[in-house]
Amino acid sequence: MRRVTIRDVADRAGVSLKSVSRVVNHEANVSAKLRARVEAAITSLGYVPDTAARSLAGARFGARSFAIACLFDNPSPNYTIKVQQGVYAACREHGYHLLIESIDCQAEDVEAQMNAILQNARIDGMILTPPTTEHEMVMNMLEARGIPIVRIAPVSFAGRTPAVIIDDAAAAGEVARHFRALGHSHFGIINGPIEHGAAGTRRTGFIEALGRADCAEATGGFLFAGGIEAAYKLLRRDARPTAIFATNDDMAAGVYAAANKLGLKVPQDVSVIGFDDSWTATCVWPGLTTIYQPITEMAHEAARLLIMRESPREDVVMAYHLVERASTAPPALAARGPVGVRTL
Amino acid sequence: MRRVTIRDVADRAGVSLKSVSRVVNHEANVSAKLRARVEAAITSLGYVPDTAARSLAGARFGARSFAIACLFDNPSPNYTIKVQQGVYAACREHGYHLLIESIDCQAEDVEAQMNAILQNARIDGMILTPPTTEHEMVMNMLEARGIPIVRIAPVSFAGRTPAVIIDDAAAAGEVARHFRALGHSHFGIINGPIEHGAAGTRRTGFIEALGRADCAEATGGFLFAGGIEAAYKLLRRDARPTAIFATNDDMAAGVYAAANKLGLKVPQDVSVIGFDDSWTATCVWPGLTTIYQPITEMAHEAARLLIMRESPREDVVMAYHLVERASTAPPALAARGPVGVRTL
DNA sequence: CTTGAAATTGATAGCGCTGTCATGTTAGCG
DNA sequence: CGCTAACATGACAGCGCTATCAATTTCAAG
Repeated sequence: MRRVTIRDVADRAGVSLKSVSRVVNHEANVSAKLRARVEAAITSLGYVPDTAARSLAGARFGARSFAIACLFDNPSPNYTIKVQQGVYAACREHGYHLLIESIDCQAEDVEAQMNAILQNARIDGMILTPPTTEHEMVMNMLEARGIPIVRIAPVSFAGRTPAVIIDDAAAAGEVARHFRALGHSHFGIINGPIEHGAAGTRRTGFIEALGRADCAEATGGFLFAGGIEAAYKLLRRDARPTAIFATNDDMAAGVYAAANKLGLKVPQDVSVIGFDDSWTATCVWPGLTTIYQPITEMAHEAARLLIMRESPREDVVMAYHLVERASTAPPALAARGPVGVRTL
Repeated sequence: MRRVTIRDVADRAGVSLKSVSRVVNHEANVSAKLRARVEAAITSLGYVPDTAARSLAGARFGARSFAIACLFDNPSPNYTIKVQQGVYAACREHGYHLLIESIDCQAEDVEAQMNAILQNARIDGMILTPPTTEHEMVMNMLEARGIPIVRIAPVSFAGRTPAVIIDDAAAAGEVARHFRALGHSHFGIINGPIEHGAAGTRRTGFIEALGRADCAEATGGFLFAGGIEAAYKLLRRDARPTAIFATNDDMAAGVYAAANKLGLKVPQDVSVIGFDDSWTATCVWPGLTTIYQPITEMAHEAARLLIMRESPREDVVMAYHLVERASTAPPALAARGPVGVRTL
């Protein structure tokens, strides 16, 4: 079973190779008659252009390879999968393929890692996900090779590449207002790692919206285990917070675990709000109130921009919203106090 | 900045194109002297072979494209990510790229979906993950196009393709023995979907190892939500099981949620064992006793087989083990009975 | 009808690489 | 020292496609 080539189509349609090529590539100046004839031949033969030949032939002129790559350095399966789903959907819609690459941004040899990835990668563009979005050398290298970039939720280097974002600060502010509306006045926040751009934005947004209210801070690295540790610190303070904003859902799950160990109940003793509305949020008990972030849609849009070769000068801003589940309630009337010491 | 081609290397080394090609491809019959010269030229020029040209040139002979694809139809992020990590690591080790594809096995148009994927995919092989492993048409189409396959944890069509597996039945048996060793005598199992091969294997292994003991069954579709439903059914029976085997961790998390709602405590009122040792297992409270499955290693091995073009006739069997955490304990001495009706 | 410009189509030359096959080169052996 | 076999190297065609540029057709205006 030989491969159907452009020549077969040309023969069948009784036209030249170049005419078929024109039809396939939707070039201008092709008569309707010829187009129809070629398209019929293509269909009847089941012709599909060969990607390798296409990129080879166009090598000089920067031909498309019909594949884009997505770069990760993210420990969170939930986030990663959502991004992949969105990017993959866009790829399928446009006949593209999706390559997955990942690096360790913390390592010394980021340059070598990127070289290994880019060596013979024929890709039409690369989507950067946090925290690779904040790494300048990655962008430098991509730009040097003329590979278009779209960043998802970047914080630094604003405007340097097209980007798809949500307003993290505003979302965090909404968390703060939700807590206050419930009557809370003692707050805690569990921050992500500083190098992760959005971590800082969420923190600022939350604290500013809190105004002068008391807010204890701890850091959890965006990881479940880190969330437990951080929650311990917060929940054992003398002035125990009754409302904790975990800046992602995984860490919020950590708050549950810590609360459990300390004999505290969610939401009676402590209200928790997460961020992401990931799979975790519905898989914990009680269901986690959290900020829904349209990760899949953001990723889809990022891929679409790359594939359509659009590069909007303004960031594409997408909508978030607060999802209320069962992890938030008014503060208990009972006297609060440090736990694990004299209570319960 | 022009691309460094094989011609540049040949000129620099003062040899023919073909000689460079020989060195690059590690072909036999190349003198050490020539090889050294060529390698020096390659290094100094920073030459990297062009993938597109390579596959084009070898098109007739089934040249390599230096990329493999991994096919998913799996709702579980935890599983998917682990597989990807393993496959990706193997790819990086060998200078390969990883393509991600996914289909909906339940849909009518699997053939069309696969066609869309395979259209112009230049891949050296495809890794099938459950449940795509059980879909005969997928294998047919791949084989028709001469694309090598390796399956991860297949159940049907044994021996048809190289495969990397664990002994699911034996693992499930170990779960049963663990429960019995703790003194349990009333069991429950939450099964995965039948089309998911391993679901059946785990069930059989568990029930057989239980011998004549009482075992209630329910189905949870390998999903958290399904696990809750199934656990409800099991825990509200008159003869409430004190030990439940959830055939994956997500459903085990569902058991926790159901138990919580019914006012039952894990492990005091009900012991739970999961399967996978996924991220979930350490993220629930109390920590979930589960079967560790070396998913990442299995995926790594599958990718290695594909890349090295090995096709062992025997399945590659990898080791599992039971990880004991805090979700298992001897059955409570207190009288059992249906819950939500007259107890607690 | 011409005529020239615009629109349409085709012939050809590579893109960078690898397989075939032909041409050296060396070693082995009588 | 000659002759063959085995090894080492090179010349060249062509993989499937696209860009260039030349050839042809079309069509409105004169």
